[in-house]
Amino acid sequence: MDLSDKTIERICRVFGYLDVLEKRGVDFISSRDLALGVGATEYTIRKDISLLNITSYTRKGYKVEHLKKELGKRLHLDQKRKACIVGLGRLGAALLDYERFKEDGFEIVAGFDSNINKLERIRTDIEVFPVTNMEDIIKQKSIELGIIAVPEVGAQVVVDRLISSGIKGILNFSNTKIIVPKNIIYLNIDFTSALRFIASKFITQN
Amino acid sequence: MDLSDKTIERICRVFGYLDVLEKRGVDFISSRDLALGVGATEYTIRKDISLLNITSYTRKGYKVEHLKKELGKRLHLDQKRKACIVGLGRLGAALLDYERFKEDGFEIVAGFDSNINKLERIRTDIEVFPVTNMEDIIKQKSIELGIIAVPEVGAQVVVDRLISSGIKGILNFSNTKIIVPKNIIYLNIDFTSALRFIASKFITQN
DNA sequence: GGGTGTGAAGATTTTCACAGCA
DNA sequence: TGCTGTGAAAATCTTCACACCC
Repeated sequence: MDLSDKTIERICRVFGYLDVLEKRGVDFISSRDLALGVGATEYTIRKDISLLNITSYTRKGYKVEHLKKELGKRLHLDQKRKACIVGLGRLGAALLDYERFKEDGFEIVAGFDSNINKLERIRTDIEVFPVTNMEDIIKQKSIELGIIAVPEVGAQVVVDRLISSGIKGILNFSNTKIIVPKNIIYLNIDFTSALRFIASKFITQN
Repeated sequence: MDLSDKTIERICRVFGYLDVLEKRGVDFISSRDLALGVGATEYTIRKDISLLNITSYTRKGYKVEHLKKELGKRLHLDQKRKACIVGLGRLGAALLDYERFKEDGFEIVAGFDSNINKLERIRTDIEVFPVTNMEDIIKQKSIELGIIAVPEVGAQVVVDRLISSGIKGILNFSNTKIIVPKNIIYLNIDFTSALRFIASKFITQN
């Protein structure tokens, strides 16, 4: 199987939308309505799905439950994953308790910070540790995902330690580009760039 | 000028990187190093820049200060923008005080929540208001950007009110697709989809 | 020599059109 | 009839190659 990032990214959104539909009790959904729900075209959605060799053929569209299960299987979204958060400032702390993650199959099982005071003051049900213990805890709990919410300066150091602890994927909220080996999957989320993108389209477009 | 979203998005990142370089006191940067810094290729970067009719022609690459200024001018990133945050749960509250925004030219000038208790308890220097006052405040302060951090259910209502208040762009952290008129610029940031994207590449790729 | 600027070639992604199934 | 599945066409995006400039 050899999907483009674009297809993967879209399917992940489709998967999330199917989850919503399932909870709403919707049984069938057409490619057109799926497309509307995730912001794509019906052609793309159909092609994406057909690239995964999933077929439907009812007159009513795809069976929600079935499609979700199949997408989950193909994209390995059908298993729970453990994640940790490094950096427990405002943002990190907020992510620690972000309720959606658990619902969506990602369990935050540890938080790390270098500031012991912060660790003592923080109020959360998740276990928190000093960064010194990172390697041990990650291995011991078999954590696969690292979420980085430290200030710019510290990011690359954290990345290196996450990787040497055996982490498989990294979501980076710090505003620095980080360097990772090719076998580690990673993604940056950069709030400022997002706002800039929006602002830069204010006058230009339309 | 007629840039693709991809180009705009890349230039926004380049702009941010130039800002870093400028603060570090770097004078010149080549397209190759720019590309490295933002995760692109030198060809793409050169083409993006040339689409904006910015030219360099020194032997050392682009002059950091000059390029940043020109990009800023072309993409309207050279002016401060006012933003507000709707929904002051953990995430919204964290974003209220996200220090980077101000440094990067986005000033959060108001927070809104429907829960009066939350408004009273919150500790921040930013002014917070009940959502009932949204229209007035937004107009009065000429806020251009709305950042949505409410739970799924409320998102579309908030969107509609933001729009009727005259907001120009929306950054949506709630996990629902929202519907906006074509003249409103908006962007979703979906943490779960990001994690899923990463997880789905664990086994497949490499 | 060491870089940019840019048309043209190449690769990828999206759309279309229509056959095929229930 | 209504919607999927999919090759082929169209559109978009990236890379290349090389002229050009300091």
